[in-house]
Amino acid sequence: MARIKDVALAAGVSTATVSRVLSGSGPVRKELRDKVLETVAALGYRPNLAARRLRSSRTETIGLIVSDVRNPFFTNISRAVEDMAYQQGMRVMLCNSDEDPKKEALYLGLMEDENVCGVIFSPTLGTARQFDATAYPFPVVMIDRPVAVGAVDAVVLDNRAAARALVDHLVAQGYRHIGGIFGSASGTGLARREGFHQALQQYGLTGSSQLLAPTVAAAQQEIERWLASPNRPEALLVSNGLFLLGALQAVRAAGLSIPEDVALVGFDDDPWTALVEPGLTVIAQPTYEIGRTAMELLLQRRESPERPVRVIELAGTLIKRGSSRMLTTA
Amino acid sequence: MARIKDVALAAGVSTATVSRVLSGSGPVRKELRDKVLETVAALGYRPNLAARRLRSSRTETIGLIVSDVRNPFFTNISRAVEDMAYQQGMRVMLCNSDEDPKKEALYLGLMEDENVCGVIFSPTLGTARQFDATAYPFPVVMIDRPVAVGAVDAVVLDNRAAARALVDHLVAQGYRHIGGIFGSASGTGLARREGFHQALQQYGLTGSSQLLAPTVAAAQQEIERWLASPNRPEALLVSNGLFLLGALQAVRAAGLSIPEDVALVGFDDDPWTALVEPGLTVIAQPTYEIGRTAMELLLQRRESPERPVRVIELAGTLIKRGSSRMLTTA
DNA sequence: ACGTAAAATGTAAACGATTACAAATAAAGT
DNA sequence: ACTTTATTTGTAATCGTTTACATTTTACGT
Repeated sequence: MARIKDVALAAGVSTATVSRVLSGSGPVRKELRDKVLETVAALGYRPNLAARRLRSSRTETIGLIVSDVRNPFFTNISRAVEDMAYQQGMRVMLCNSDEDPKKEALYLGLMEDENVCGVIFSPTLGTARQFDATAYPFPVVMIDRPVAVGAVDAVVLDNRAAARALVDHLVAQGYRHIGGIFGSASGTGLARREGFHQALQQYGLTGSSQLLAPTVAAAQQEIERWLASPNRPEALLVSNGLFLLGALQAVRAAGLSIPEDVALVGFDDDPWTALVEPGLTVIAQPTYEIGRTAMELLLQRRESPERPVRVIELAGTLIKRGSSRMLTTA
Repeated sequence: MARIKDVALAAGVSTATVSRVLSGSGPVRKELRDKVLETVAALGYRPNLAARRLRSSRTETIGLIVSDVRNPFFTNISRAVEDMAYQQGMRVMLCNSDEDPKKEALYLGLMEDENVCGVIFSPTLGTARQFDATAYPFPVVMIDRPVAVGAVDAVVLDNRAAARALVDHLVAQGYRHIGGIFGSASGTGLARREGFHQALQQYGLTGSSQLLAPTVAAAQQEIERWLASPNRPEALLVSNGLFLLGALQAVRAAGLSIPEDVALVGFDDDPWTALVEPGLTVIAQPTYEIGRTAMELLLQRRESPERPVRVIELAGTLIKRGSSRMLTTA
């Protein structure tokens, strides 16, 4: 295996020069540069990354901590981050935290060990609330979950606006009595709930909402109760993909039909939402865009560590499908 | 930041001893070991990974090259590999090759640079056919795609058996005239096609099959042609999730209903296959298991590089749903 | 032509661990 | 008690780069 000194010897230059050519760190006469590049190619030399990282203490690696890559939302983000990173000659280290604060801490430590140059992180509510960016030697960009503002760069969906858009749509379609179910584990759920109630208030409507653990079963159970109650809602708004699934199953189990008996709208344009009958009206998140933006924030902060903290809110897209079809005032 | 020499000094031992304690590489008297551990904790010392990797030339990192993590199949595998790896104190480097041989080569080189201790790889057909394991300094385990037998460790679905099982099922349900569509880009499609024709032959049936590029549009187009033809098949068997989607859309677009006008069965138990109406009969792949097994093969080969090459075929599971309901002999 | 500033190159000291090898200590056999 | 052997520990070389600093070369103004 060729080492840098072999290249230097063969090219008749010093190792410093070879290093300068390869990392573009210093000036080298064109003539020598070409000679070096030629020898590098001839010997098939590839620099030893461990040595380089040790000496320079730069790793060109970024960490990505999500709760579970199997979630299509994070899958898309992960893909965007990876695309951007490899394009920049950087590496990505992906970790699944399973919404577990212990694992979050563990992986943050691991990132420190790896000496990453930045981390993109989707924290649980607890971690988000008490996160101290200064405790880590690398910049952090939060995604998906809102964070105490001003504390750390972040890119999130405009959750309030998105929830309002869903309510606007339902109201426009003629629905009045609307129930909402929101995830209790993330700041996302809370923000969406705020938007939900804001919008209702604006229309002079009242509606009940419920905070639930983010599982299919929890939603299914709660919605079965609602459907069985005497004044069941005309429409249901749920705050994530799992709830959407739970809701769908509850409605089907109750032998009711969508949207005739009850309309259903939610978040996340997962592939299946378009395929079920009727298609589900959802807010699509710009997932790839979120990943790309997070990466951009990270790179920019690396350039200028002192620039003020930025929280970027991206707009969701309302995708209208059959599950919120216009009420025919029977 | 504490270095190993600081720990050594504070604990009153040599750096060698600290190293031995931390990496468990040599014998250390319990008394000293405790003292060292104590000092490590007190100083909050964490070994520098770059230095360790440089000196030992061991990285405890494995590479995972898949075509696209957004594919639920690979997402599950990725999750399994990551779970296993972190559990072992190893890291994972994930790359998306997009079925592009150039990127495959690029990332394999990158893995070499990273000095990974092994790679789990889902190659395109071309790469699989001419893959030379001895060209790389790390062991490779192929997944999903069959490879020239004997060349390299692999774990794949028993594709022939799976296709036969689908045909068995269709025949048992009363279908006779069966059409098949298979992916041309991977060995997987070819193997499934073999199983398909084997099974038909066994029943004394004939059936036509088609090799197509693995896209939704290709399947949709081809199937629309079939449905419009005078003697359209009673049942369709397609070899992957994308085709399933394309087929579903084609059938719906033609205004036909499943399974009354045409039955539909396929591969990959993606979440949505259970949610559409009717549910789709599929072969579920043990995706998590595939990832886990691949990781096991890799670890075992690290232990004993000389052990003979193994190709592990895992059985799929037939999941019967409405899309292949029994034909009522009208 | 000559001195000075700027640009290009080389020399050698890091970076922070691991690990041969040597040295010291403890255990065991006679 | 005294080798001999086994077990622990320490010393110092080493992994392969980058980079501060010294040195040489080139360019330039007068």
